Amino acid sequence: MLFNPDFAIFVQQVSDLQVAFFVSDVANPMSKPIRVRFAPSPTGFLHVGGLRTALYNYLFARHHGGTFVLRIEDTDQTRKVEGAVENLISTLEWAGIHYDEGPHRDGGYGPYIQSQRLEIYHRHAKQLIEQGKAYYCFCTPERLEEVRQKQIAMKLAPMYDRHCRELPAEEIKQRREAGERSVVRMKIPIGGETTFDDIVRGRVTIANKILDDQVLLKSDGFPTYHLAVVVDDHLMEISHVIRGEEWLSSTPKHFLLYQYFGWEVPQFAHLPLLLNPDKTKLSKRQGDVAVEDYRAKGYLKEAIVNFVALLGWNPGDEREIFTMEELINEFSLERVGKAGAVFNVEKLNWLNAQHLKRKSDAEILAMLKEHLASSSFGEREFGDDYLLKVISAMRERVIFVKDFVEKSPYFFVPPEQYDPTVVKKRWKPDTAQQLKKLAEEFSRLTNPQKSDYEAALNHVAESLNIGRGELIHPLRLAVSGMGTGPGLYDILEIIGKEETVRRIETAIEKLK
RNA sequence: GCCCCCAUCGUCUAGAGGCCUAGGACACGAGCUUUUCAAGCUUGGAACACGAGUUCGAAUCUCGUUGGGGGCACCA
Repeated sequence: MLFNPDFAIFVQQVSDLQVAFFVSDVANPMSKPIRVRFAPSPTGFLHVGGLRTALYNYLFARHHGGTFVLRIEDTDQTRKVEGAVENLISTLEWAGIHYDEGPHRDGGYGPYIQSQRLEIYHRHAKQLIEQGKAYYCFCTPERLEEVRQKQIAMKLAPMYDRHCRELPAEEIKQRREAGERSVVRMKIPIGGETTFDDIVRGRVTIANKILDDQVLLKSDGFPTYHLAVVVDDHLMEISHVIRGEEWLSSTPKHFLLYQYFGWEVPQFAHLPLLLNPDKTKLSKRQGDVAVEDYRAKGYLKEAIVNFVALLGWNPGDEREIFTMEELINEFSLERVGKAGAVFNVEKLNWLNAQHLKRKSDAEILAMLKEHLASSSFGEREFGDDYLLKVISAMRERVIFVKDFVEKSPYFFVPPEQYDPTVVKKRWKPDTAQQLKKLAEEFSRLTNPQKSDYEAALNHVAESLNIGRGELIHPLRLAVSGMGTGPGLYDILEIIGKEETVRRIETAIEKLK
């Protein structure tokens, strides 16, 4: 039998499935493999905006089982910063954003550093010139500046006047052979408009007449961003270009270049900007922007990643706390918003506390020891058991690991001073006498636990015929120097009987 | 100046015509708990920029206005 109805139904279902996939999923796995890239220029440290862009690329790649490429865009010689590449890489790795291909990790599409690809750009620029889609321009910076000033004076958009666009071939040849400096500019169509689709913005259209004849190759032989990005994204088979919104305006030029080369255009997704509190593009001067700064302040990578992920994206339900794995599972470009997002540190702090809270005592112990080692307590040895007790007493009260020391220094060193407002409120004329009694009572205890301290204190309060608060508050002050903190008896048990008694005596001495 | 993009509580956001007297989170206020402080729980205040239109019905669609942002380099 030639016709098998079961088979026919199967085919029908598969093709329906494919169609459904195609219209509903921007990352159609039935077509090209997913390849995305993060392409920073090594001009300094990784910016939190850059981290967000890298993260979204990474999440998208991992979610779809694609490849995440790191490419270094160092085509501006004047802005090169020594060590920036290594710094960028180590910061990304720290954040848990691991690239599959890039410097030191060849995936067959290298080199991944643009300054090592000059020959490629030259070849492509030449191709465009030969096809009449680009041209040599000999205009000096001085002349360009002059033109620009005139245009600004006439309230026109500053734009290249296309002075060299139609130079005779013979003249071009002569001037080049004479060694005159030149750049290569792309020929923008005179009329018409350019339209492209963006996954987050929808359809964007721009009139060609407002597009500048962009420089593609600079006179120093380096390409501009526009040439390099198009050539590399194509050669590296990038399927989705996910980058910041600041690139939206130049995307038509990139789109045109793809057409000039006859290449398939990748999908674009322009991410909303990260903003300062005053809604301008996130920048230095209005707080920290380097990921390193936040790291140095003690933020957990989990918190930073979680926070930055939520700036412009959300899962559509009410969950807020995410691990990297959960983000990978949930992320989709369709749920990326269009409006810029203010970088608000308060929520980051809350997230940090949440992620810290979710860590095990052992994990916190490791971080605390590391912090202690680099602090002024470095040389002092605190046993793991001791630190574990401090952790359990303080873990609900800290935002950062460093808070274990900064919010409760009395676990590591006796109080050097006593909070004056607490002294004023709690230290009464009779207090010294009463605490002295209490210290004597404590001294008689053997190997006391919390409950023993409590019983002893109750006993003294009773015999003195005073409220427990008359002892509790001054005792807290004597032992910690402050009026807030974990349960008093927890503190006593942790620092121990000898230390407790010693601190009471010191306080009586100092506060009389 | 020109072009592009955007617009829900102070901030991050849900919302894809009726489920919205607009939900959640951070922050802020109150209460519970705790003879401290946190955490936690309960709870309060707080927003659809404006104006037209489409529709029986608009936060949601259209147009305009206003506001904000980004871009307009031999920088990325």
